[in-house]
Amino acid sequence: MDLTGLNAPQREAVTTLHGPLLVLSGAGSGKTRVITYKVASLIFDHGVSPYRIMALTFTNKAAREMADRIERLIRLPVRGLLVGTFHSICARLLRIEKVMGGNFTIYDTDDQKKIIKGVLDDLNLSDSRSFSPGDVAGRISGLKNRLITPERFDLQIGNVFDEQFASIYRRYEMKKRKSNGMDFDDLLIEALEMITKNDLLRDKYQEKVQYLLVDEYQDTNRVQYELVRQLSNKHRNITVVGDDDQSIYSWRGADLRNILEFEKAFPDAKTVRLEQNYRSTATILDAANAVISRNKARKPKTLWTEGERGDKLEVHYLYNDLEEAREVTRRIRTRGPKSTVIFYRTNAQSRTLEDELRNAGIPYVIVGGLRFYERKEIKDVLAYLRLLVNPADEVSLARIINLPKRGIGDKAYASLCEFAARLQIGPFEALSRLEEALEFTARERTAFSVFHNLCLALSAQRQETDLVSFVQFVAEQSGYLKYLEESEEEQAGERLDNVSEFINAVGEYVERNDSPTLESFLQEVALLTDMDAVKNDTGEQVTLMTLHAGKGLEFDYVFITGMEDGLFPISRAEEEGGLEEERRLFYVGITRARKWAMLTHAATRRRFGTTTSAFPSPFLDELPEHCIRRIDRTGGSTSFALRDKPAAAPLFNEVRENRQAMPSYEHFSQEDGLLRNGMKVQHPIWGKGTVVMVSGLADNMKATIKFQNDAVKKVMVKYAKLEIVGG
DNA sequence: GCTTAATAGGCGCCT
DNA sequence: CCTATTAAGC
Ligand SMILES: Nc1ncnc2c1ncn2[C@@H]1O[C@H](COP(=O)(O)OP(=O)(O)OP(=O)(O)O)[C@@H](O)[C@H]1O
Repeated sequence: MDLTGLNAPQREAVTTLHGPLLVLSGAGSGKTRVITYKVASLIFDHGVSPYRIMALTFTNKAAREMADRIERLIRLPVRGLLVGTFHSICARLLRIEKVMGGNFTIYDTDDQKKIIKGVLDDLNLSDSRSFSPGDVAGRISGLKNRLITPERFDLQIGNVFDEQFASIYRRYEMKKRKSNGMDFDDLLIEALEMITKNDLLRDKYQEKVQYLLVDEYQDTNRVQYELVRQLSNKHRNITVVGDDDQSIYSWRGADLRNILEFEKAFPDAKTVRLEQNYRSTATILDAANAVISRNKARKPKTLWTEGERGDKLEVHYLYNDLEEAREVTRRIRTRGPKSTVIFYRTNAQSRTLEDELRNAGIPYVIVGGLRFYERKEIKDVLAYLRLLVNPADEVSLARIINLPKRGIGDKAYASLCEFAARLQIGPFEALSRLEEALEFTARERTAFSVFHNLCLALSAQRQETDLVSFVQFVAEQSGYLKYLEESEEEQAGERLDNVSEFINAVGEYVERNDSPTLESFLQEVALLTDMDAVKNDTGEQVTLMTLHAGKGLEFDYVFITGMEDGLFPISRAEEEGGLEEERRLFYVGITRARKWAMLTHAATRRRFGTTTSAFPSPFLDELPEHCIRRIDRTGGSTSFALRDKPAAAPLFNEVRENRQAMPSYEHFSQEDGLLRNGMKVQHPIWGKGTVVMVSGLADNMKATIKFQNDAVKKVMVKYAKLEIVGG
């Protein structure tokens, strides 16, 4: 195969076939390309069967792209190659090996919270402030990522709180199991158990996986590490690529030690470093390198480019979030929407941007936030399908037993569950033994049996038709479509459209797969994010997403919005290492850009419906001045008056140090860097004026200026870009 | 059991 | 600001 698309170290990584290999390198250095070429070369040059190669990516989209690119490199369709995310590949193995019958339901965060809510109710902890379903879910996931089972947790109980939590955790696991369901963490854990506890299966998969390749290795967690070890244990041909500076998922259990200590875990490992960046301009790289070099916990690396210097990045200081959105929109209008991304730290920030883009008639697509498959109407239809595949699924049953309304309210459902518990069966199974129950009212009994007959009818139809017609049949016969049609709700029309779109998606799935089944469709869908539907940078539309979602992508033009202290870095990131992770996130953001980037700060922003003000992000001070142009459009007084309030003290000591280290501003030419009363200055917006008062020190220096039109403004010297025109 | 109105509470990132 | 949940009324 033609390896001329690779530089020397890349080629070395690709041609190192045997043993453990680590590629640890900075952004845009061609790590993903190494994996792609290596897989292609293994198949094409070395005759390795695609069935013997497993490649793990971070998103489904990355997996699909990789598979496409491999086929293009080989110029042949490839069958049997295992490319996917850890979660999707694990789900697939578990289904194939019929773990939990193979028809398990994958519970997303929403389902998970419902189970936990039920548990809290059972344990009378619902109104305990210490336990909210979301918190509990997060804590449970944290434990599971570290392979701490309820039994193991029991051993480390230290107080009453732990004890209560332990019983929640235990009961959650029990309920989930009763429903034949798995949460996201279970997919990895169960797959790991499967290959560690079952000798036959271990041999099978260790033998099968002749080559294992992992992208974005810096964001793998403990369980994923164990999986990697197990799967590569026989052939030991393991290639991992990653960048410790781009590790941004520690809150989800990602453990940097996996990549930093790879050589310890695999002592015979070879390490390759890629140092040439093929993505960004020199200016972008300078800026990114300067920022990331402030982190202490990292492996230093070199990153250079042969590319041109490119334009300076721009840092805009704006009055509020609306102005920010307008400024971004204005830039996009002149340049066009092609290959442009707008990043933000939190999903809630997208709305203002969206509104402005819509007003300006600029096409855009939002990635993240509410996933398509998380919409209510989609989850409703999915619940019917899940229940038919897995009748033990109590979350789905509870969701649709009275949707549309069938006269089975909370009370009736509760008494069904009680009856079921007495028989030690699930509530769905109980529906087929109604005659044994004495407690139901005549009305309830009829309602139950009508619902039960409906399910039987739907189930019977499943064998009769193809998948698409079946899903259509379910949507109709369940009465759900009718319910939407008759709904008075404003969004009812949109919901109906979404259901049709969902049915189209079933069609696409059927076309894409050799042996489509409802089971595999449901499991695939549970792991899809709407990242996966995003066109690769080609479309004539702007992409909006969080910085986290940007990992691994590239765009010509990058906008990073919301550069405010408390928002980015986010104020909650105060725990150990939190600031460094925020900085890595900033690094990831900047390095997505090929040509140019613009960063915006809004002095005030609407949050929770009220206006809040914030200091500029300390990260803005970490950018070398020769890489950037600062533009202040706050209009002087208003926003910076707010800065006088002591409310928002800098969050991090480290930040404060950085600030002091950074007082060089190009428009600020006086040797001692001080303005004096009576000086004549030029302000970019307000024009010429005379300094009447100076207050504050260093970065907090403020000048009160009387302008020629007699307006008196107080401005932050640091940002106002004052030019001294006479003393 | 169902509908409507009031209000609590949320926003950190995601498989 | 938005949505999701709860209380009150039918
Ligand atoms: N040897 C090469 N010659 C030319 N272009 C290359 C080479 N290697 C990679 N590229 C290009 O550089 C860009 C970045 O490559 P790639 O995505 O593989 O890097 P990466 O290290 O995985 O990046 P990141 O870690 O930032 O996601 C891509 O556009 C890719 O096509």
